[in-house]
Amino acid sequence: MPELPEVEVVRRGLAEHVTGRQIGDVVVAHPRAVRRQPGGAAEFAGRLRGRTLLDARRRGKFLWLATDDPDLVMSAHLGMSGQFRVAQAQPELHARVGLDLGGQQLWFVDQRTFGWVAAEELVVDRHGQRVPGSVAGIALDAADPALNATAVARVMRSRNVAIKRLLLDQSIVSGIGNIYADESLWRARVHPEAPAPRLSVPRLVSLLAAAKEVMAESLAAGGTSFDRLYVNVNGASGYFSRGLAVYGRAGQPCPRCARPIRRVTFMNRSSHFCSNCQRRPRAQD
DNA sequence: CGAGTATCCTGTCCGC
DNA sequence: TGCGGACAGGATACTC
Repeated sequence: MPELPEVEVVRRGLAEHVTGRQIGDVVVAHPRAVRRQPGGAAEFAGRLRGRTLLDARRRGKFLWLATDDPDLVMSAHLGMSGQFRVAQAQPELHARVGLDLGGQQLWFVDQRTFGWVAAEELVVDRHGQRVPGSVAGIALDAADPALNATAVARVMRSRNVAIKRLLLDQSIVSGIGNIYADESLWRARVHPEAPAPRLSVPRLVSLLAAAKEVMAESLAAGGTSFDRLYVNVNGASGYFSRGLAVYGRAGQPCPRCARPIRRVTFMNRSSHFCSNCQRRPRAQD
């Protein structure tokens, strides 16, 4: 359940269900799930066995669980289809990694295997925050109160690319994926292919505010899920798909002006927008 | 260097 | 019903 609100739903579920639990046996059922772990499955299991899980943290789409070793965390990225499930036994399909937590088990389940888990050290990043090594290059997320939207807007204006590409660039601002990029652009009335330097700083700041807003609304609804692939640690789905204005609504009326929503291929994926509300800036400066 | 593309997987859906 | 192709919410390793 890839984007910020969905990952936050998972983080909350983990915080509720695994905090204070001690790790017993560790099973790596599919080695690809630990491909980012130096030393592979043996190292992953060896580092975590016996440790107690503490806080669940998140930045953008990256998750990590603190442990009673202050330098060691279990980090994870859900990729396109990763889930954490609290269960009494190994899930039948796509179970990749399991932790025995005494009386219950925590499973990383991932149909498409783009997700991963790792046991890694904390490092101090450029914001002075302690984060897993794999997260050090990831920008603060769009919902973080510490995010300086004006500074992000200036970085965006310095790049001569389509604005949607920058919204999806996790090193500029993190947590936004294809769904919320389209939704934010629609709210802020910005064309997805508008070159960033053609947009003013205030316009970009309002775009970032729109992203924060739409993701907060989604989180309040439990996130967006279209099917069983995207569920929280209990297997429950979120309801924000009803709140989407453009994503997945090609041909349906724009909620603002009733003209049909367009879908185009951009960056090898789909973009949904209203060509009436979201005008492409003129080529002339 | 920045910008754009190809690729890693599995599953579903749609048209023929 | 079977088959091929497009597509899916992501990140990164490439090339130019």
